[in-house]
Amino acid sequence: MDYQNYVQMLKAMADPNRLKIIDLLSCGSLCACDILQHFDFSQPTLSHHMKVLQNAGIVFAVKDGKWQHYSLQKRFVQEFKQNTDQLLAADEHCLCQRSDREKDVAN
Amino acid sequence: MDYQNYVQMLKAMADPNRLKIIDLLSCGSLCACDILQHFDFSQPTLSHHMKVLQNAGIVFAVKDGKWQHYSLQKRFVQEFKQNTDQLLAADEHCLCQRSDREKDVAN
DNA sequence: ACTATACATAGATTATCGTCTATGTAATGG
DNA sequence: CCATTACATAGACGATAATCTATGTATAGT
Repeated sequence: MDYQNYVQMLKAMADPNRLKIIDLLSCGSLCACDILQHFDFSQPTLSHHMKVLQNAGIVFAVKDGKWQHYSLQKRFVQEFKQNTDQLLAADEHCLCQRSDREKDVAN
Repeated sequence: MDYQNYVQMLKAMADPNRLKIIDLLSCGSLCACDILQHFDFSQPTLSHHMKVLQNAGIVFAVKDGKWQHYSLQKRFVQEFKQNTDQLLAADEHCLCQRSDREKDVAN
């Protein structure tokens, strides 16, 4: 399994402000100025966070005149849950393999 | 919703090496020396990563003689999936609220 | 007792990250 | 055309994180 994209998603989510942004977007589209109202940091900081979220494939942006409308990528919602299930399940994709020592003990 | 613990989990998972450790532990218990065999970094670095995972409530450790046996916390598996579902669902817990501008447009 | 093994801790270093100010750009309106 | 609004970019800075070497501690075997 290739966790490269999953790690990028996790990194993007592992910030309380960005997590709040995802929460805000989870029920619909918002423009940057609307999102900014929920935070204390500056506008360039929001711009930075939105870029991180876009690069991780979490959010996509549509320009409408002066406004940038942000939404969650549906593919992200699917893939993140899928990758999480795959990671935490002890299935055939699991990386784990018993050590030589433990194999000896088992024999 | 309180995302404090969820953010801590995400931060701990947002590292490719720690994600691989979680994957290794997802189908059973392993001791540190077994985990270390799968990586190129040093033993103190592994010790550091295991501490991060423990502090996030992802992993617990049991000492057995010389060995430290690590396992995934079952509570983590449950809570992480639950928090993820809650974050990404557009339900009543959602933070989002329409801006004044959008409310005006809607009126 | 001595040695080896398994792991933790301390401290330093380098890289990455979150945030800021300053400034640029593009669209809108008078 | 000029001002305003919405947003992006550049560069700097302080904090945090990932890694290392050196060393400490505890357990097991001889």
